[in-house]
Amino acid sequence: MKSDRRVKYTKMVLRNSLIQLLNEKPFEKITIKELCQRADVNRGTFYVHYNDQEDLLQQIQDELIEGMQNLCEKGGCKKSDWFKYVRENKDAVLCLYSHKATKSFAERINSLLREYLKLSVKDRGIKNEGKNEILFDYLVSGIVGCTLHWLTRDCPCDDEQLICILERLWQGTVSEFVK
Amino acid sequence: MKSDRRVKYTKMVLRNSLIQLLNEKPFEKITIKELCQRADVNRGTFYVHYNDQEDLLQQIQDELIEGMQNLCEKGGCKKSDWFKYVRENKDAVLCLYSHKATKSFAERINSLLREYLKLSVKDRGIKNEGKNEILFDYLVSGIVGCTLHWLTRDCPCDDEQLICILERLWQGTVSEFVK
DNA sequence: TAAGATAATCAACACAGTGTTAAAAAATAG
DNA sequence: CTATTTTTTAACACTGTGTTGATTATCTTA
Repeated sequence: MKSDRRVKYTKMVLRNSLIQLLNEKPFEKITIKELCQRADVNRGTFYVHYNDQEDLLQQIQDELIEGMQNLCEKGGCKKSDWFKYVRENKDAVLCLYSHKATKSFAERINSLLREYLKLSVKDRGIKNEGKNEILFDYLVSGIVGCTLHWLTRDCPCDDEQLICILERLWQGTVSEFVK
Repeated sequence: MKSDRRVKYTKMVLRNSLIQLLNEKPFEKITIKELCQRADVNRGTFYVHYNDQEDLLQQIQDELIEGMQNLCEKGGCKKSDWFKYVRENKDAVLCLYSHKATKSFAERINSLLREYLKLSVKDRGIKNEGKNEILFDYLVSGIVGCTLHWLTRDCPCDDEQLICILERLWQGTVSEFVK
């Protein structure tokens, strides 16, 4: 009733085509016309499901975020699951993260991590106060920056090693901060 | 011979119009037509100086980077001058940093800072080795992230305070790392 | 300040992509 | 199989693009 095979197929090929095109050229230069040609979908059909390229990208983003949130809820945010998920969706993550138009992606990831970090350190004398915000800016930016660079370089070390060194870095930062 | 007042004027109003428009809408939605209307410059004239919107943005970027490099060379990169410059060019910096198409901006800033940090710590046992790259990823991302957030929030504290806390944070990270 | 050089404007052009229609064809669910 | 839903097709007006040649305005410098 709510999911016709044809609709599923159309949305799938359009999503794949966009990600594929994003690896070839910047988002700004991707036209709806070529997107549909690549997907072998009629241009009119595109407008049935999406308003424009950005709308499509937004839906891809929403699915990714949802996947991450599910990981965080179930099993209390296992780090290894999280990095695995990110690595497996590398192309989409990199595209989305550095894309201004759908800027909310970076912000949503950042705030997910920020909340996690705040929880992690609340028993170490780091209260949720305004003057500590900059510490979290620093931690979040540092961890995300390292992760993105790791993805960009095609994951030169395995997940566990990355997690280990990141943990050492941010725990170290916090230790110094409370001195 | 190489600088006609008319050219200077045209380029100036086009630059200003772009920055102004970037504060109203995303880059992708800015047309050459409206850019020229805003600047009161004939559309044909735009094409004499630039290929497209991105070309214009690139030139704005190049000037900003050049200004930063000049600051670093003269007077050995005074931090206060640097943050002052960034703050005074806030609008352009924020636009450029989070814009993918001219993605080199973020990378150029990052590598400027990375080189500076490497120089700063070379007498502390942190060698320029591959295994230390992630430390610099972390430092650079953290410092830049804090600075951008500071700019976004309209500089809630003055330059010196920001410099002071950032210095404490990254020096702390390094101390922990060498342990 | 006058003359020649250079730059900006104007109007027109073919062309690309957009967003929307209505009717025909194809695929699906029950 | 049949009624329903989706996709395709072809056409439409519209907006922005990139380029042109002729005209007007402004600048440089002698």
